[in-house]
Amino acid sequence: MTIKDIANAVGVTPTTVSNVINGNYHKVSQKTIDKVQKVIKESGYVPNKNARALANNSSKIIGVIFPKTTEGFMQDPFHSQILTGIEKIVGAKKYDLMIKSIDNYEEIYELMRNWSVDGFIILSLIGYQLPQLEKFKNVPAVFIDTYYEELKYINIGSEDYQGEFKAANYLLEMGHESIGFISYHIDYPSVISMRLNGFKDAIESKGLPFDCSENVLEIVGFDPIGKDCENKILDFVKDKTGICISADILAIEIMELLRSKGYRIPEDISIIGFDNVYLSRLVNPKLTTINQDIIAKGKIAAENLINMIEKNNKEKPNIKIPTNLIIRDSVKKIND
Amino acid sequence: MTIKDIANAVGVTPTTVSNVINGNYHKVSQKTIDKVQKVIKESGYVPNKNARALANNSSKIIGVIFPKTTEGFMQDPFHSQILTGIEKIVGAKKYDLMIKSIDNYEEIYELMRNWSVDGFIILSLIGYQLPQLEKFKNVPAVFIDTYYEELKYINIGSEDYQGEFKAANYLLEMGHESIGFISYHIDYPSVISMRLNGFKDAIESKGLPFDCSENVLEIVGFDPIGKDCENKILDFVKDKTGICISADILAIEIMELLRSKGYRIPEDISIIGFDNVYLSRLVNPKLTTINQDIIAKGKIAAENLINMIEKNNKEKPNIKIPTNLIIRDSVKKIND
DNA sequence: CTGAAAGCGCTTACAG
DNA sequence: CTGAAAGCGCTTACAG
Repeated sequence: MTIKDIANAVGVTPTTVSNVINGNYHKVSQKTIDKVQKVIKESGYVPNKNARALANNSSKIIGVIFPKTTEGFMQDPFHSQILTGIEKIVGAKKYDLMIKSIDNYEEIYELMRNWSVDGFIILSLIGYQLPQLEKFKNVPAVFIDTYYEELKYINIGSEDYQGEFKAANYLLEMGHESIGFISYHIDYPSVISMRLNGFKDAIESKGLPFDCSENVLEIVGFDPIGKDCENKILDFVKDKTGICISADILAIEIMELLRSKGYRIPEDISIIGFDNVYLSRLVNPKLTTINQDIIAKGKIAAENLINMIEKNNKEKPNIKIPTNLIIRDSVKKIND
Repeated sequence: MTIKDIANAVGVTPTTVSNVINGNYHKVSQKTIDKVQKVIKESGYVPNKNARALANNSSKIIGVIFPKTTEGFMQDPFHSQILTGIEKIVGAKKYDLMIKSIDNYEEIYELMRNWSVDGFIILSLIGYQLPQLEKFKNVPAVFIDTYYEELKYINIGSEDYQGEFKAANYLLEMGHESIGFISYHIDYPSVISMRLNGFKDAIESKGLPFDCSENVLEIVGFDPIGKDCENKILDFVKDKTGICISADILAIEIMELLRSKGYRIPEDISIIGFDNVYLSRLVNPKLTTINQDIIAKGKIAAENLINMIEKNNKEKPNIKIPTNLIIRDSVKKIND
C-alpha cells in the first residue's frame, strides 16, 4: 500500500493524496479530501517514513545519546527515569525515538546524517568534550546536566546548589556543627561541584569555617566500595556528627558500610542523600534526602527540543528543576 | 556528500561506489576499490540510511516495544537492565535501536512499515493479546518473559520454576515448615505462575501439604502497599516462619512493612526474594534471593533476533536463563 | 570489471 | 483545485 495505490483507488494523483495526508487542505476540495481519507482508513495505509525522510531531509526521529560505559548506562535508575520522561513526550508528539551509546562524539553527527535525525538529547556529556561538537552547532540539541562555560545549547539541570544548601542547612539547624560532604570523583564544573558549593555556602552562612581537606571526602572507584576506600570513609566520619552525600545510591552504600562497623544511624551519625531515588524510602532507616523530579526533567528536555525543532526556536536557556528537602529518618536532632 | 559525489571525485559511477561500500569486491578491481575507499575516508562520507532502507526495504533498525504504563516502564530496574543488554548487542552488531511504548499491538506493525524495521524485541506482552499479532507472523521478533501456549516466536525467559523451587527448598532445608508465597497479581501462564509452581512442588517434594488458600497470598494494587493490603499481609504472615516473595522489590516493601510492625528479620520471620536486583544487597538485613543475569537476558534476546534476521533462522526456541540462590542475611536456621 | 537506467515511496515547485 | 514531473540518495538487475 503506497500513496500511488491510494491515488489509483480514488482516481486522483499522488500529489493530491500527499496533500491530504499532510493536511494541506487548502489545496484540495472537501469532496476529494473525504474520498482520500476514506480509502486511507479502509486500506490500513501506513506511510513509509524512510521515503518521507529522504524527500524532506527530516525524519521526526529524536536521538538520545549517552556514553558507552562498561556497566551499562541504563543500570542507573536516574538515567532510566530520564528516559521514561523523554519517551512519554516524544511518543505523545508523534516523534520516534532512537537511542545510542557512544564512545566518540563524531557518532552523533553520523547518526544525524544516517537518518536525518531532527534533534538530540545528550546525557552525561563530559564538559571538556564539548568543543568536539563544533560542527554540530546548528543541530537542535538539548543537554542534561552538562555544565560548561561555553555551552551554546539548552541545558536542563537541577537546582543542585540550592538543594545541597538545603541539605547542609538542615543538618546545621538540627544542631550538627561538624559536618562533611562525601562524593565520587568531582569534575569542575559539574552537578557535583554545584552541590559542593551549596554545601560550602550553607556552612559559611552560619559563620562556621569551611576547609576542603577537613569537610570534603572525594572517593575514587565505584561500588562496591573498596577496602582502602572504606578506611578513608571511616576516618573521615570519625569526628563528624552529620554527613551530606552527593547521591542516594552512594549514601545507601555508605550507610551499609557504617552499619557493618557498628554505627547506628542516626543515633551515632546522621546521613542525608541527594536525588530521592525510589529505594531511599525502602532502606532502614529511611533516608532523608533532596528530591528532584527526574521524570519531569526528561519531559522538559523533550519538550524543549521539540520546540526548538518545530518553532525553530533559537534561545538557549539554562533550565533548572527545583529541588526540595524530604525529611525521613536518617538525621537526628542534636540538643546541647 | 553522496555516493554520486564520491563517484564524480573518483571518476567512476555510483554503481561502483555502491559496490565497494557494500563489500561486493568481486565486482570491482582492487585499484578502483582503493581509490574509492580513499575518497570515502577523506570526505567523511556518511551513508543516508533512509535512502538505503527505501531501496532495500530493510533498515537495520531493531525496535524494542513495551507497554505504555502510567508509572513509566523503564522505572522498573528490571526493564532498564534488559534494555542495557539489548543496546550493547544491537550497537556492537551495527544496528540502530528504536524504542516505543504502545497501547495497542497494531502499533508494532505500523512502526515496522514506517521504517522497514528489521525485527522486534517485545517486552511484557500480555499473553492473551498474542492472537492480535497474527498479521505479524512473518516478522522476526523475540519476546521476553512471555508465556503463552501458542507462542510462535522465540521467547527468552528464566528458570523461574527452578529458581523458586530452590528458594522454597532452601527455606525448608533451613528447618522452616510453615512457609508462604506472596506475589502481585498472578496471570496464567506467566513468570509468576511458573514461580508459584516451583514453590508448590518444593513443598510437596518434602511430603508437606500445599493449599493455595493457606500458602499463597496474591496482593492487588501496587506500591506503596495500601492499608487493607497491609492487614492481609500481616494476617498471612502470622502463622508462618518463612516467606518466599515473587520479586525483590516487593520483598523489600514487605520487609519495611514488617519492621514497622515490630518484626525482626530474620529472627521473627525469614524472607527470600527473587531477581537479585542491585538494591537487594543494600537493604538491612541483606536480602537472600534468587539471582538471574538480567543484562545477559537482554543480550541473548538481541543476539537471537539478529540471528533470525541475518541467517533467516526459522527456529523458535524457548530459551531460559539459569537462576541460582544467593544466600545473604534474611533467612535464619530453625533448629528443633 | 564498469556503467546506464529504473525503481524504492514520498514531496514539492510549477503549470494549467 | 488537480496533475505531470523531477528529485531525495541509495540499490540492483542488466548490458556490454
